[in-house]
Amino acid sequence: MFHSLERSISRAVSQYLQSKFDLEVPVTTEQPKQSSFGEVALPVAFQLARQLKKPPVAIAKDLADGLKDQIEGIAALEVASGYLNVRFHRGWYARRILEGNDFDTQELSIRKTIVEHTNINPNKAAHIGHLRNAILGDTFVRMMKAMGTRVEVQNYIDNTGVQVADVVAGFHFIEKKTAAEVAEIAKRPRFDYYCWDLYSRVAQMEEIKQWRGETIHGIESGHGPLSEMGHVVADAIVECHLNTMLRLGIQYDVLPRESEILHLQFWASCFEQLKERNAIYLETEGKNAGCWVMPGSAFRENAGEEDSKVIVRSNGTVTYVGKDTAYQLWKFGLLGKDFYYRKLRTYPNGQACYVSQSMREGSERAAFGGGTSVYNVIDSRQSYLQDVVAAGLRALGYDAQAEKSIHFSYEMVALSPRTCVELGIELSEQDKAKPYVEMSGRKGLGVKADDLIDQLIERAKTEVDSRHAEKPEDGRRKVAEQIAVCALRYFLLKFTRTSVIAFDLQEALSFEGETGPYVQYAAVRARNILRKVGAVPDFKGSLTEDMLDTELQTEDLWQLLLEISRLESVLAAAVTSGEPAALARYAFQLAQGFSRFYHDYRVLDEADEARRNVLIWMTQHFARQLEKTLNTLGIEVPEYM
RNA sequence: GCACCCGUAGCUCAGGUGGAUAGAGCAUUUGCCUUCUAAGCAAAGGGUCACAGGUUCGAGUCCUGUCGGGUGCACCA
Repeated sequence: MFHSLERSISRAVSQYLQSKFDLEVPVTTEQPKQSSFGEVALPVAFQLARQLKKPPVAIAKDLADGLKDQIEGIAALEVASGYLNVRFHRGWYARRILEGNDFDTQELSIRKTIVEHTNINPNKAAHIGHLRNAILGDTFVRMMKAMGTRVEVQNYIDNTGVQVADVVAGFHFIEKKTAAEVAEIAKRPRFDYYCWDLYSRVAQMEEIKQWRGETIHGIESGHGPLSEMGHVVADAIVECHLNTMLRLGIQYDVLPRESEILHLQFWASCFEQLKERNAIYLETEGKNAGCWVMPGSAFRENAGEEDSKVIVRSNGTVTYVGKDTAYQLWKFGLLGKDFYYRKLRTYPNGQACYVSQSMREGSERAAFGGGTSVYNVIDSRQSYLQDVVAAGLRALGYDAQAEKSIHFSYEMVALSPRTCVELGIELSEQDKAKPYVEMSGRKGLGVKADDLIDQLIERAKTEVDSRHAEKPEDGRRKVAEQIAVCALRYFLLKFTRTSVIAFDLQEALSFEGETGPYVQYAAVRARNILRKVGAVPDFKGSLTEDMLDTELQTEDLWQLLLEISRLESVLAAAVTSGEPAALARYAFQLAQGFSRFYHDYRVLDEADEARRNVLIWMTQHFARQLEKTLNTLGIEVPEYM
């Protein structure tokens, strides 16, 4: 509601300026510093002061007089130190919300937006850095869907890369296992943990350099024991990752795999296009002799020869950038090729998740890719590579798509020194001096996602048990899980994308203050009130505009209603700026507002009927809007807390 | 060396396209459970928005420079 009224105000002002002064100026609105100034403030008079050669106060006065009674829902226009302050008609505003006219109708778009996120190398367990990626991506997807956008979620599986090769080399050269034996091990629980340890062991060995080449070659060839083992490892780890993510409510539509990019000649096709357009050339001298490279000038200003990026190695294999360029082309429907698909799993909510495959046999009808815009959720350390990929698109003449291929970047998750100590991680003198310590899969240094989730559940379970011993065990378990997921998602969402998270276990495990559970708690309390009220009457008949107006003269109530009605506005801004943290913060503010309300007003004990109805209605409206906000953040509201 | 990100309260962080007296949480101190659940509420202290210039009627926000910290700049991804 706030969103639409705010816009109608700025439209009215804009029209007035046009008709009276023949001026076309963007009219911005803002929230006044103090609520006593009203609901919306317009600093437009300051901008116009010079043009109109009049003091701001005079201009604002003119606007206030000229627009008096011209905008529906506005009770007063006031001038204060040059600002034009707007006061809403409280009863009108509330009544509009009550009637359900408070949303801007959004048509489901025909254009498809593709979001690629998670993208964990399928060679070890997921850690909290991966969680930031997946939770950011998943939440952004939910936000866009809430706005009516059609979204397809992809999780790219690099099943033929160096990281998988290293683990395969570990099984083959160190543990002397066959593919069949590895398949047996993979059936055990937490195979991803096993590989986590194996990977860090292998990665730190001297011999890995020799082993790696042989293994990659075997994997890329697509046949033979090493290739077979590569599939066994990668497929099993992908299952682990999907399970981990599902615990957090994160699901995917399709998993395009690198093995198919290679075997279905996606790269070959892309390679031809790049050569035709002279986007890459065969280097004949220098350190890159024998490689196909993209000149540095394509993606970097004042680049020299040394900035060129190798796309095809001298041994003929393709680098990640090359494969990713082919993948990007496919995402936009520009490759003229498609994968075959099979259903990998069906989620409990009925959604299917497909995975690519290279053969027609056994494939199922499914259509993916061909998006109009693409978001790649990838951490900021890879921005250089993303620039190269975008340059590849431009070099092929796809400037429009390069524009629409957005690197949805975020800073890394590192570990706080305190947490390193708690986890028994030994730090070098150099690391001790740092504000945070970067995680490293190679060193096996990090907090595993499932471990953290388990810890959060245990902690939540203890709290739930102490408060609700009378409830059945499985119910308490479920509540604890919901709280844990909420705490984790909120923790990783409350930081803006540009902020490095120095992960601190104690902070992450906290359920008080600015945390997810605090927000959930407010929602649960609201529900409790509504439950005790019983059948909530339809207030459309019983709450008139006048009654609402009278009750909402109480400032706290009015401020709470205003805050609740900002959801659409906040959501739109958060999607535009690509910042899920903005929505998370809003959820917290809403909860804060309600907690105060809960403390200050006794809804059930209210003697005055009109007031009681308003309080119940406010509670109901709050519950609805907060739940909508939480759902968009991927958070559920427990039965009790 | 070049590129990107960060620098705001003791700590962790917010501060839409510049606007009125810079905000939260944690921590500290102090109140509030006979109450719709205290995972809560209320109050207090705590600031040269790294620094210096510039643009502007107006700068935490934009520009330039300096100083700190981080991350990239592979025939790894």
